[in-house]
Amino acid sequence: MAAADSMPSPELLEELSGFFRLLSEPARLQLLCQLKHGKARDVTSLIEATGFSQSHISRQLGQLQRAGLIRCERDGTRLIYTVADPLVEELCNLVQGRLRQRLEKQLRQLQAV
Amino acid sequence: MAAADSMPSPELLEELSGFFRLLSEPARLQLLCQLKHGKARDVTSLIEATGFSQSHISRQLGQLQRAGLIRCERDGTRLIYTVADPLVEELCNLVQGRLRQRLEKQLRQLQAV
DNA sequence: AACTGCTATGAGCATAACCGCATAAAGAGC
DNA sequence: GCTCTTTATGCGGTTATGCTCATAGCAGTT
Repeated sequence: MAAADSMPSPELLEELSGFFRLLSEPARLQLLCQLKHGKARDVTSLIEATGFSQSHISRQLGQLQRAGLIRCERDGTRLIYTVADPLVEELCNLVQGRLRQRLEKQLRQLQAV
Repeated sequence: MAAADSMPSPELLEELSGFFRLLSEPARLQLLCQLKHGKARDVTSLIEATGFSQSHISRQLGQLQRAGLIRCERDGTRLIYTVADPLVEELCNLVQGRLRQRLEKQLRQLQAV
């Protein structure tokens, strides 16, 4: 009977952290940004844009797709990927705003001296 | 002159992913949840609540504090930690809502068969 | 100062993750 | 059928990270 009231279950913690882990890697975030504004793109162009190896790109896209963040459809022999959920962009905007606030605060503290 | 328009800079990508990485670990998320609803707590109680070793807890709290997500103040010999930013809870709620939507969708698809 | 309780840190191991190379699978066209 | 192009996957090296044990540091008490 500890103070475990209203604590999320271990399963939920695992799910939540797993989701955030997807966004914890610059490479994946970069891929998501490349696809961001309705910009559907095929894998080859993503390879060129990021400089990563084809296998790496493929793996990361696979992870993002299994999580439902992106979707793909065939165009001839190529696969065209596109974002399937606006949530990532929202999250990034929120965090980015917070990073800005933090830096501005540090700046003010410097100036105050 | 690639299609790098409106792409976040590598530095920003690093910052963003670094932030998400903080939330990508169940242990840290659990600590944040323990501190969530205004529940300031000292380290010893966090150790009891989570079952982790003292050194581990201390390290994770250190990371969260350096990122500005939590704050601490002394009470005698103990340190009382408390959340310093409501952002984490917002993010978790957003993601949790999405996880629910996803599961409900899968459920409907099963029933439709 | 010495002792005690609480927290931080150095060292080390174990595990997971990133990333590329090489290769297999899958589809389009001959 | 074969071939070419595009994507996925098994394998291995390297690096990062979680986690603990032992130890050092720090604040308060006697």
